[in-house]
Amino acid sequence: MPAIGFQPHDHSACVDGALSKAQAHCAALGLRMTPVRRRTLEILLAEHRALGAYDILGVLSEEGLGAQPPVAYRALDFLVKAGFAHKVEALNAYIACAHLGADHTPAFLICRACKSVAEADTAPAKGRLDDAARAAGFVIERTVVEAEGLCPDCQTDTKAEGTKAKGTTP
Amino acid sequence: MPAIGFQPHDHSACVDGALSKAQAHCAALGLRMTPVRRRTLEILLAEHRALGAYDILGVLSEEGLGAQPPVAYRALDFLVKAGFAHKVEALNAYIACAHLGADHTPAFLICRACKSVAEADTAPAKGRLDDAARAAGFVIERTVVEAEGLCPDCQTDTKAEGTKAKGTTP
DNA sequence: CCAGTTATGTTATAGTATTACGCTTGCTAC
DNA sequence: GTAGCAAGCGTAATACTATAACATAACTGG
Repeated sequence: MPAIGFQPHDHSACVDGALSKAQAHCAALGLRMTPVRRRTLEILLAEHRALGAYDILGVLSEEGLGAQPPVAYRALDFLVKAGFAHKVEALNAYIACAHLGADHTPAFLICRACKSVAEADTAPAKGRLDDAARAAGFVIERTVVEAEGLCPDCQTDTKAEGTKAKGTTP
Repeated sequence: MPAIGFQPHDHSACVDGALSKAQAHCAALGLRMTPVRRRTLEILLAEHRALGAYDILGVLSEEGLGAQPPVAYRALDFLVKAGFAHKVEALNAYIACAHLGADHTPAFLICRACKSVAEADTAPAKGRLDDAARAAGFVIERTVVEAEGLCPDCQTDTKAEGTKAKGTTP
C-alpha cells in the first residue's frame, strides 16, 4: 500500500497523470470537466496536503473563476462524487485522490506538524469494520478512516515540534 | 463488541451508570465535574445520537448555565479530554462515550436516516491501520474511524428513506 | 488569608457550509 | 435551426461551527 505523499516522487508526472486520468474518466462517463472543476483539481493536485474550501476559493477568485463560496463547494462536490478528490473530515478540508481509478475507500495519515496527508489503503481496516457492522446489523455506505500523528520527516525534528513546511517536490 | 445504541436497553441505568462512573473518575484524578460539565454530559447521555455544540448550548442557556458558545465548547473539550465524550468528525457533533472506563479508540456507526450513532470497538481496524502506518513510517497519535449507513431499524423502512426519529428507549 | 491556578462570563470575530434565485450554456428532440 | 430542458455558474444572503481575547469569580494549597 503505497502511502504516496511522504516520499519524494516525480510530482509533475503525478499531477499530469491524475489530470489526464480524470479527463478520460469524465469522457467515458459523460461527466463535464469544466474550467472551474479542472482548475480546482489542479490546485488540489499541486500539493499532498488538504486544502480548505476557502483556500481553493481564494485561488479561483484571483483567477477570475468565481468569487463566492458555492463556486468552490460545487466544484469540490463534483470532484468528490466523481472520486477525483476526498474530504478529510478531521480537518474539514479536501485533498486530491492519490489512487485515481481504483474503486477504493481511502484512509488518511495526517501529519500534525507539516500538515501533509498521505492516502493509504483501507481495505484491511474496512474489512474489520464491516465485520463489526454486520454483527450489529448495520449496513455501511461510506467509511471515514483517518489517523493524525507524525510523518517520518517530522519525527526526527527534535521533540516532534517540527514546523518545516514540507515542499511538494516540485 | 457491543454496538450499544441500536438495541433496546435500560437507558436510565445506562445514563446513571455513566454519570456515576464519570463522577468517580473525576474524583480519582482530581478533575472537577462542575455543574456545566455535568449537565452537558447528561444532555449527551440522554440520547444515543450526536449533538452539535449549539444544540447543547441551547439547552444550557435555557437553564441559565451559560449563553455563549465558549461555554459549550469548553464543557465539551473537558468531556472529550477526560474520555467521557467523543467528537464525531463526520458530523461535527459530539456524543457521550458508550464504553466509559475502557481506554479505547472509538469507531462510530452513524445511521443517516434516524441519526442515531452506535459506538463499536475499533481495536481490529486500528490494528490494521497501525500496520499500514508503520509501513509508511508514520506514528499515529489519534485515529478517527466512522461509518455512515443504515441501522437495522432503518433498513426495513421501505426503500431506506425512513424518517423515524428513533427514541432513546426511555 | 494569600497567591496561583482553574473555571466561567462575555464580546467579538474567524472559519466552514448552505439556501435560494436568476442567468447562461449545452444538449436533445423535433 | 430552434424550442425545451437539464446542468452549471454568478451572486447575495444567511446558517452553522469554532476560537481568540480578556475580565471576573471560585477553588486549591501553602
